[in-house]
Amino acid sequence: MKIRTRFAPSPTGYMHIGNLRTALYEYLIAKSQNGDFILRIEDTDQKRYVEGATDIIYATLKRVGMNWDEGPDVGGNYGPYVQSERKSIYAEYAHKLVELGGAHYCFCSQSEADEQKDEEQNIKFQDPCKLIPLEEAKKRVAAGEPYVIRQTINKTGTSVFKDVVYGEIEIDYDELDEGVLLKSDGFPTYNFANVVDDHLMQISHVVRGNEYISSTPKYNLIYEDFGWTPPVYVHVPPVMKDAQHKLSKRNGDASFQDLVAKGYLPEAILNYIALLGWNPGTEQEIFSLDELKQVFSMERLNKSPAIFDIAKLTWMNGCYIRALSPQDFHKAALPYYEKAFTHPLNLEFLSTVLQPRVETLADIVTQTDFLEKLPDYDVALFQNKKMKTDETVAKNSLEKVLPIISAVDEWSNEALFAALKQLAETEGLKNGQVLYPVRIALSGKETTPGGATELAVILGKEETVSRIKQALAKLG
RNA sequence: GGUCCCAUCGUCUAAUGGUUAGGACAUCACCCUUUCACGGUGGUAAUAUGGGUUCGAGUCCCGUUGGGAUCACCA
Repeated sequence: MKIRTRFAPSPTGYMHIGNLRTALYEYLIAKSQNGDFILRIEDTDQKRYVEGATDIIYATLKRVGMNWDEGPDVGGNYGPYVQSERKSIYAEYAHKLVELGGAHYCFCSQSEADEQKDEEQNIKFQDPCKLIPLEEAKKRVAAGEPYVIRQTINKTGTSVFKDVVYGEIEIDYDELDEGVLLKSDGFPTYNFANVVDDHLMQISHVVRGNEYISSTPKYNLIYEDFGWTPPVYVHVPPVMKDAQHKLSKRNGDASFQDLVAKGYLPEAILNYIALLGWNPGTEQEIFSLDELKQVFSMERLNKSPAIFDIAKLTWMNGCYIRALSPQDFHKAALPYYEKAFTHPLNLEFLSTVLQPRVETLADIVTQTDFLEKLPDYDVALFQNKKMKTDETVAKNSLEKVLPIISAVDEWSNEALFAALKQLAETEGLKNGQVLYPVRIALSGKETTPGGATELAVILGKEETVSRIKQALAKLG
């Protein structure tokens, strides 16, 4: 049988990390076996619908390279792929389930159900409507009385099902409540739409958060009543923000889009989240999506929650940045340059200096702030024990550096470095006693991306000379 | 509260019942060096707890503790 998995998000606004990871596992389960990956939009809750949310879903999946074989935009043989367009299908099956004895019409108002719960806490809802004879209930429905369709659970004993990651799960039938399948607005609940769609779309593997474990027996009952075969269940643990809290946008935790905006590469994000709850069994950690397809196996999925560690993602992002070709890094950095610089700089060279030094693209901003405008630094910066420099040494060095660099005709790192090294030698100074003051003069910062001569190359001759003169003025 | 689930370094994790409990991030030290990075070498650091089963338990069983989930006309 062909493997078919689906990613079934509800369009509520953003793509959070846990969602994306679920999509990734669904994608990998299918694609590691030459199966189909289907995109289905679950918009049965009219109240929660957010305009534009489906576009975010499309854009995110495309951006990370997870292409779907069937979906609202590309079509397929099992459509439509948006649940609100399948409303009549659910109604048809819901009424059919009533005929089969797996559900019943319920005329209780919501408050009636709530009241019963308040009075008898911990007791599941005993629906009086269950006792209404079907013929009578049908008459009331036909007469236009508002109703919902509720699942009927008469089974007793223990339900057992197998889950790929959690193994055998046992839950007593009397723990299950008779939930609403078809709402009074005619829309199905998740509990029902999911089962119907997964069956109709021939989904072979259902991947979802482990919060659904306890309601899975209810779904199995529906499959059973219809005479359908349940899918393979793959319940995955949540991605956590810390030991007690799930990662969620409501807490202000980063979504995929937020991370990209912070300078993380989509490929790195995807690689990192693949490893949150799964491992290949080898010590390899860097994987492209194609490589993941080769090595993924759902049997290696983990059952305990994993805390999202931004520090490790940052490290991994650094690996991806360093692995970029110089051209690609430059291209990625360009937008940041354009926002920050108004003066001409040697940007190509800046990129080569920056690439091994940034872990996220956003680091570019903080590392290059001094290029646009020399900060008003303290002359005490010229003191450095290790370099054996102070204001006096700096002044002396800079005075000698000025004519030399003014005379340099090839403005390259190699030529500048050779010239300054030569100067140190003839003056009987240590390299640092010449280079350190120059670097401070050019940057006004204690730490910089690249050394003195690299900064000079980036700034260009005119600005370099100007900044050294400014330093000399400061030094009196 | 009932029920279900989970538990290895700070974090992500590895370990057919037999390893000095391995790797990665972070952290610390050293090396490299034109500051800082990159890179390299090394260090600190874990089987929650109490019983059992076994020649032998991180691994199997029971209890305890801790944590999470669920008990919606949300998904």
